[in-house]
Amino acid sequence: MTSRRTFQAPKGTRDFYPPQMAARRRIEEVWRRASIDCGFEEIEGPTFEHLDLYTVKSGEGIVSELFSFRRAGGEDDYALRPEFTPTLARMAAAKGASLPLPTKWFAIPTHFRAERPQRGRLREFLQWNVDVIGLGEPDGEVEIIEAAVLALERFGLTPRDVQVRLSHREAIAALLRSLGVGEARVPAAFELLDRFDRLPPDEFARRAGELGLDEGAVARLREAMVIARPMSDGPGAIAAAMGIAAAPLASIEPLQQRLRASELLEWCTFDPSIVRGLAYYKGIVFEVHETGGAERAVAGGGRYDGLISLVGGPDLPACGLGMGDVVLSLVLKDRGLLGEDEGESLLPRPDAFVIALDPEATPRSLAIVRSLRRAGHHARLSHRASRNLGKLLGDASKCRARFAVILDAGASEGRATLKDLASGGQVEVAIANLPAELASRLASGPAE
RNA sequence: GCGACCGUAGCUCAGUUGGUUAGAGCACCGGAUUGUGAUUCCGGACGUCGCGGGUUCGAAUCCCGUCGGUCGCCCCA
Repeated sequence: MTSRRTFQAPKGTRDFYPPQMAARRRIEEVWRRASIDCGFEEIEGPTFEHLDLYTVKSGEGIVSELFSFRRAGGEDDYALRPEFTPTLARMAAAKGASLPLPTKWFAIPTHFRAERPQRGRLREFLQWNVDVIGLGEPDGEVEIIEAAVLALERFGLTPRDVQVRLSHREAIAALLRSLGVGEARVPAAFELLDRFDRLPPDEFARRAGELGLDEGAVARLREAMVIARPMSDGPGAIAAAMGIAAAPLASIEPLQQRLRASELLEWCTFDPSIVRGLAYYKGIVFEVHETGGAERAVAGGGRYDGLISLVGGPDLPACGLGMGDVVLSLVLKDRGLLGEDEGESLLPRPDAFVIALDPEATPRSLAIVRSLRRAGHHARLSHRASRNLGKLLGDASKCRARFAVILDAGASEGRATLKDLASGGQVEVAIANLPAELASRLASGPAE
């Protein structure tokens, strides 16, 4: 009995067919290589955690954004991980005093959030996490920014395509205090600033007023928030552009010096409107944005000193970054940097495509494919019934094979035709020598 | 959780004020031919018009619901 029932992938999830999977592997590979080259070590944790791990960090309000569950008959609440930082903090805490400092870890896990899908946001996604434990400001931040920039660079992006937009919560807090915001209201002011560009101007002014800012102060704050200056500008120049005294910006100077030394300045912009929503961030905060401003943030991060002790570990400074695959893919596709055809061109190319024209040669073609594979070549076989050479070569060309091995009547005498599908040239070779012939031609041929 | 727009073949779409058996191009599969990636030709599969209900003599078309997609809001770790 066959079922007529059909199934769809759950809302906000993706099916990765071979081309999409090739694009995904490409992204993961760049992330992984950039991390390793920067001295980070790969880790992974469970796909789900105790629900408490997330509520202790983010409050009960987070539960509505989670996929949480309880095993039938069980008593423990779990949640699919919506982010990696709590897992990382837990893993670091579990090592306690034995954790070498600094520790540099990265991970490329899947995450789950029970949100309404929209552009750049899905319910299941990949997020590259890069974290440094045990380094203070700004050394940890620069390690992370360097890894992020290296990856972005390897994707083919330039400082004209994307910028790391940085700010410093201490600098902004100093500004807020100078404008008349009481110390107790600074966290609330951060929340408001996080929504600066999403709120209508009069609504922003009204809420700012509730925090103790008078009309003139709101105007000065607004003026200060909308500037974005190259990070190569000194604190004095940035303060001048913001229309404020230089003193509050003193805290960004060490960061600038380190970025200059690491030759990262051209990738970085000072943007006071970057505050990040999370209450636990302190100090330097940053997001990677496409310069056109069309997409959501490609990545975000900051310092979260105190989080590891919150989950029972030692009190260690830490900072990190998360880069999601969804917005990144949009940015790369917009620029043709992820294969024009949804990843089709990123599929692995066969070294050889074996065609048996003569029915007698079919068993021999199986042995040839086996010998090529044992020699480390990516070899494929035609499973088509047709003996139409044109069609078979078309198949070879369609799967982007580099060479075709054609077996005709000569195969019984141990000979085959090796055809270079890029140049069209072909030679007759002894079947016994095929793996070696292919290897030398692949080595001498064009790189791509 | 809230709102807007959209769902016809694998893809892009057509389908008259509601009217017989829902169409085209491309793609796909099998084959023929010139045996070398092309061209041409023959043949094939292909849809419960997202799903369910309602109105009607009659629904792809109108109404309601639902599921999904897209884009916003909330949130953004």
